[in-house]
Amino acid sequence: MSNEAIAQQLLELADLSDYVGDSPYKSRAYRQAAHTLETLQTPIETLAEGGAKALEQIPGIGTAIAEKILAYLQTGVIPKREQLLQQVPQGILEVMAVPGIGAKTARLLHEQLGVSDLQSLRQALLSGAADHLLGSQRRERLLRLVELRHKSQRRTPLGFALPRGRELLQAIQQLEGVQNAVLGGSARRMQEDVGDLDYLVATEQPETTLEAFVRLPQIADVYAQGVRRAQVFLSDGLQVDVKTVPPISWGAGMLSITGSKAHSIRLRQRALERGLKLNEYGVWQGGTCIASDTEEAVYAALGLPWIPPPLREDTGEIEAAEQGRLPNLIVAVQIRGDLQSHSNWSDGLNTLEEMAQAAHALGYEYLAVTDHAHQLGDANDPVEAFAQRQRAIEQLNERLGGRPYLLNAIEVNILEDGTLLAPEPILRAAQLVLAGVHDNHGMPPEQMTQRLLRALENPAVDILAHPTGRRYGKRPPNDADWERLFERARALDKAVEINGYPTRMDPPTPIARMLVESGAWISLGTDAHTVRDLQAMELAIGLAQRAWTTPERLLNTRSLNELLQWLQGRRN
DNA sequence: GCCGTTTTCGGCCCGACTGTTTTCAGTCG
Repeated sequence: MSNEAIAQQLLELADLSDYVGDSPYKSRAYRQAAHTLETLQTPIETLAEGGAKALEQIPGIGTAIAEKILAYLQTGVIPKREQLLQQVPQGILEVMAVPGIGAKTARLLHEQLGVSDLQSLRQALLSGAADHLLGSQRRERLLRLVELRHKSQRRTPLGFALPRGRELLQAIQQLEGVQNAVLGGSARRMQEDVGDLDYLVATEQPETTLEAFVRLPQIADVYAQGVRRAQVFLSDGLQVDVKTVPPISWGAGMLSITGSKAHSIRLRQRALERGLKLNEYGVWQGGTCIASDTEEAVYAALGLPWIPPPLREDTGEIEAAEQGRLPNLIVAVQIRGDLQSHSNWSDGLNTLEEMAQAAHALGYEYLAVTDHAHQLGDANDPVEAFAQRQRAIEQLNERLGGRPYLLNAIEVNILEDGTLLAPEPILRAAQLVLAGVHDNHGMPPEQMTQRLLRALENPAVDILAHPTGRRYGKRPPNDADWERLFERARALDKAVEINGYPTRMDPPTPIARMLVESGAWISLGTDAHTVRDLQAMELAIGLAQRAWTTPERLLNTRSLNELLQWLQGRRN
């Protein structure tokens, strides 16, 4: 899918456009189009088949951007971006990526001091050459940020950001004057990865509270601190923003801190259309505040029902809310079991019993133990090892009274040609078979599609696991014709997994949403390799919510009997 | 550069923080 690549190019084009001094509305249009592309379910290639006219149907994309998209698809570049790159210093985009350096400052630094990249920026700051341009305070600030910026370029996967965010939240809740505090931003929206941590604090003494906040031991550097907001960095470069509101403005503040930006802008425009104004303190009619204390009240003042945070991306949720067709999203209490986990029979660290007890503690009816078929036991005789594991599972189920019931399941590798890396006897005997790609990633899309289709069509397979194979920091999602694959899964009455393992979070939101729209069965799995990993169900649920998943087609909401029937149906 | 049951031209979300600005530009989220 080129959507991501084109979005990236448009974002760079926006920076370049700002640098050369084009209208700020132009760069805003580029950025908006980039965001639209990132959240679009359909591959842009598909839409581009209808030519420029089809692309112009997408909101925020007009004749000029449509043309740029087509040019990119044909040549791999956007001519306008190439042209601007010729006109600007080579490393200017990385200079503009330093917090506090925008287009104007970057240009000033280049024209006066020849700053053209991070290296020369650091030089200019260290040598004192920039002092007369920036003043000494700004110089100090930028110097620190140039270093920090290096550490924090990457976004943090939600699974790592959430525990850290909650830990810091506890510290914030203890601060003087804090009446209420929440972790908002992309973390509250359960986005697969987050760029920073955003907090909202309700307090009557914002300055006192912020003063205490910036002195927390976790805070390495203060970027900005005022009477209502503070912006700081942790020692590893992770950015943290804290916004305060008076307690009466809690709801409006929550909306503001949660975003997304696109969702917020739509709400503010909606307020304007109704002769109102929305800001982080409330909904205003003239000088009068007509709603502010809860999110529900603020949405209601705008004529909308409350919208769950994972949906707040301006990808149709406002229209759905308006028409009373918001999805009835799944919630944690509806989840009756985890459909992917590993024990020490393959590469997991815990025993079957430990996994079972942990699943019981989570209130599950069942747990699918999906040890890798080719890694069972010492892998010399996987069929025998599988038989042994089966006996162990049966005994455990008997001893624990089926609370939870362990499914004698298996995960098998999908080989390059779409066949499965598992002996027939195991495929026949397993109660549940997950198939997933574990090597030869990055095949051309059509080949990958054929590979996955063949696996899906194998009668032994019940669930297609972690469909795109993405791993944070390791490899991007594989490309394939997901629409076709999910449609096939639906026709075959099979399931596709939404995987909550912190470094997987697979498939990414836009593809997960295609999955939901396809009507295929969906299966949530943590891919747990330790008892602790079972906690990742929260992440899987969050991703499923972002994809608009309702309980009806979610396997994990089925009772054990229903699940076994579903599996048995295919085996007969 | 996009967009339009008020407009095909003239708008485009809103507020906070920094610095040296004595009234505001630049930057950010």
